[in-house]
Amino acid sequence: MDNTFDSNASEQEIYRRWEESGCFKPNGRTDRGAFCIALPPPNVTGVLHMGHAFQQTIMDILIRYHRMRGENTLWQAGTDHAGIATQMVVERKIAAEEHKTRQDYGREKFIEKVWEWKAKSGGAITKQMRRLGDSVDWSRERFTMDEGLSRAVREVFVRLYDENLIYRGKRLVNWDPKLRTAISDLEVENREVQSHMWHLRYPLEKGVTTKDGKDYIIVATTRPETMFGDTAVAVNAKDPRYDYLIGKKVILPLVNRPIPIVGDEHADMTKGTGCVKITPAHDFNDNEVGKRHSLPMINVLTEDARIVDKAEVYDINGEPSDVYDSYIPEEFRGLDRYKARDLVVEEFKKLGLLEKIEDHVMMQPYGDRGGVPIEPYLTSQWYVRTKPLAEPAIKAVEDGSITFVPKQYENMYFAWMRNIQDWCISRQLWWGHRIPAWYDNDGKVYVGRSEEEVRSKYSLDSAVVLKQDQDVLDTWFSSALWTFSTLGWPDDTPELKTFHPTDVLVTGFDIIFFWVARMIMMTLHFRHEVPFKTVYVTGLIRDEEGKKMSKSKGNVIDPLNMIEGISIDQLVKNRTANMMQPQMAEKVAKRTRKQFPNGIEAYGTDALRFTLAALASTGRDINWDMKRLEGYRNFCNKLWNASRYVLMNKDKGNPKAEGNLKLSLADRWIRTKLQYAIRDFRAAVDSYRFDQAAGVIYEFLWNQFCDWYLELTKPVLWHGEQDEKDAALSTLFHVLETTLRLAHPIIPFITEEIWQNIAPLIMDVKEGDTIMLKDFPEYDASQVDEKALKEQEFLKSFIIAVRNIRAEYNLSPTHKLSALLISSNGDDRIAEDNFRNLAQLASLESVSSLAKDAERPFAASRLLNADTEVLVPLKGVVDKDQELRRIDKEIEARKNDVARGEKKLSNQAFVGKAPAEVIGKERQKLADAKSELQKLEATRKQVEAL
RNA sequence: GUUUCUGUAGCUCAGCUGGUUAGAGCGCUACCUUGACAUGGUAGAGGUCGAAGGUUCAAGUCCUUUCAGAAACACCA
Repeated sequence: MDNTFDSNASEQEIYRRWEESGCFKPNGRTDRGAFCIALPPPNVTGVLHMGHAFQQTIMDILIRYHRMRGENTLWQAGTDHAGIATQMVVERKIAAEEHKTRQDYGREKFIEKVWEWKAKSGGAITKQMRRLGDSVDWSRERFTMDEGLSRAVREVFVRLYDENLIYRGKRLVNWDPKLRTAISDLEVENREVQSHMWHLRYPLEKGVTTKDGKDYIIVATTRPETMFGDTAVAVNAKDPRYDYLIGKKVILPLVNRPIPIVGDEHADMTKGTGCVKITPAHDFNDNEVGKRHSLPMINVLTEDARIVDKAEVYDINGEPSDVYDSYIPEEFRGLDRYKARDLVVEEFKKLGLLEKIEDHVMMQPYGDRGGVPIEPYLTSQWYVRTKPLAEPAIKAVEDGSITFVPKQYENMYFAWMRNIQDWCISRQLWWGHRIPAWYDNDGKVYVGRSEEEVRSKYSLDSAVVLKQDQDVLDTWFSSALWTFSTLGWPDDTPELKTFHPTDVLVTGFDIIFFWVARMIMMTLHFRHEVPFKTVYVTGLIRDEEGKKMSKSKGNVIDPLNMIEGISIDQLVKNRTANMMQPQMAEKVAKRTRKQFPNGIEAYGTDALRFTLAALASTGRDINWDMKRLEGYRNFCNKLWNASRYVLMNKDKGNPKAEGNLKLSLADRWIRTKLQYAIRDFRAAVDSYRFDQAAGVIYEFLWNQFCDWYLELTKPVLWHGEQDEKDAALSTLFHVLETTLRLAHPIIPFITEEIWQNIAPLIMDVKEGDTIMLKDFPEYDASQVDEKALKEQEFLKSFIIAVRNIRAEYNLSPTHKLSALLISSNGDDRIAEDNFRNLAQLASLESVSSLAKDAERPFAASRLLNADTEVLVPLKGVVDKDQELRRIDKEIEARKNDVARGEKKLSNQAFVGKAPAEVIGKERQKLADAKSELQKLEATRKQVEAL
């Protein structure tokens, strides 16, 4: 073995072997239960980012852990067709390459083009997932637009429609005027923008004046351009300034439309002027007001947010109406919404109707895909009636059928579910599941799985012309079915029986509403069971300054760059590619060069995975730290080199030896430590504490196995008897091999590589055997030796004390020392029995015991515990005053302990109320402190007398 | 505005249902190229647990208030 692990050279080859030999498939066993995770399907246009790497590492740890325990394990993966995102990618591509639009292609041809793109460039992410080591059953990979999943979508749509849980309605939706589609309220993001508040005068009808004699009232608005759609002005009925005007009319300027003044609580007396213009077709609140007062709705905008040529007037039910005429002044027709705004203001000014303009900061809704302000817009859309679906979904979490880890996220879930809005599921796109609804020439709607089914279901003559709905479904509609559609539903498949409900869902809190909640609703409705039993919610990985990683900020770190390494020039190129603003690109380039002057080295997948596991604590934010990655890369190197040490010594004895082994104290101690590590690791993973699991491995392997045990085997392997060597070698191999299996779920590649070298020396390994299918270590109480543990820990404290003295007096390790022990509990015998180890690790030439009352030599000393003191005689080296100062310091500390203990124990309240166990502990502590104090004082006297 | 989360060593974070002298990694200091590893070894320095009250025999841990940061939701005519 080389002296470092070459991750780039090994990992892909190891993965290829695993995948080819079918190791990722369920084992089909029925004796140990099944375990299943459904991968949250990544966007087919997406590339692997830190969030994926994080969540997938956790899923893979769980999957490998359960698979090694012999469970029938399935990791179901696939990608999601990502309606808008994918359509935009392909539109951009044909625009750039062929200067064509999707309309140039037409619907059919365009969709073909998308499929072509998907075949060629889609799913890049699945290749990257392989690089992460994800042990996914690729033979079962699914895509939300696959025929099987599409069938599930149609089935669900039709059944929900038949149960009256899907309906079509003319309503206000969030409309993206750039993409010209409806989007759900979740796809809207609010941004703070600098705007104005315009105060406009609306003249009162003839003969009406305000109290102070004015013939107009003033409305304040942020959207003057929608005034063409005003159908009322609202005032608060309790507002003495205006209450007497309720029922009167104003004449809407520019179009001379008389509209009523209504009294409505929506009008807030403290805001603006207290008068609000009501535009039911262009504002969600106004729409509510409109409903309360049966106001007509007037649409004045086109799909791309320009002023219409003729206003569209509807009654309160959305039926065309002629209560108002459709006149729009000519100069406004076809004008963009913001140009129209300017012109409206200008016209009001000309007419002397502009009262004033104020600066105003407000939150404006933007479409998260299109990036332009969204428009409340009156259209016909399909909706899912969510209230009836939400009820059981809330109950499932309340009664513990589904648990969130960490628990706190349940609040977030409840808060949203309890005031859930109907879900707008239709999208005006081409790429997606076409809505299975057909219309006849009269616009009557028929819903069915296919046109044939519709015809027979509704007994439609073949002469009736049917046209399918043009719209497609929201992508989340199909991903809401993911856990069961991927397992074959609506067919009743064996996979569904075996693997559904799935066990754990691992995801970020940002999609609890988008996906998790909807999945719970849909699955409960159609399967009458939960989609998963546990939702493990991960934190969000941020950059080192705690900022969200985003392309536009240029602070994204690509997980693959950390695995494989990247030069600084390439990194800058990647980070600044496709930037909207060139000046930002420059900034990003500068920062990147400062942060990574030499690029990023190749740390390997295992180091990345170990780091991600170690960071997976319960917090909501995780700040990425390259230093941690480096530290865990070093850890992998430590494991590698410890293994080299073990292998290098394989010929010194028989690693396979078992049975009557002459196990040394150290052998028994490390075997005990290993058992505790196994126990603690399993407890950590079972409670989703991957940070603790990583910590257990790290501490055991580095701080116990490498720092102590390997060192302790050196004197044995160099100078020991053959049976001692056999015992040590057997222990080295056994402990290492077990540790590899223990660590394998977190660091799969390096453990496999080492295991292939180690295992054949101690067990039968057949061609094609792999660590990933070996048994996961189990806690074995018969290997635990508490006495060995205690004795070895004492020896460690002895060694540390001598090293400490050595450092204090600056003595080189080549300078061999002698140590004396004064002990009343037999510790001195343990030390003498293990002299060879002490000599090696503390560089001693002798260890002997000294009677308590014997004459004390001139020495540096340390108290090891209440019964044992170690002395290192150092004539001419030890400074008497220095030694006295040190002892005084310790006496002081001990005195504090005694005082604290006595105070506590003399407190009647404490003795009376605290549990006996705590009091007992406190008494023991006090006794030890007292005894140590006594010893120190005696020592001090002796030292002083020298 | 409402709700939630976070605030522990210079940095990044652990610290379970309250019970020893608050831990780790990185960084820092000194020493060490000893036959697995300098991606290493040995020894060390470093914290009044954001602040103030309270509950309790006992609080980093529970409660209240407060400050700072973050997020979600809502609203702003």
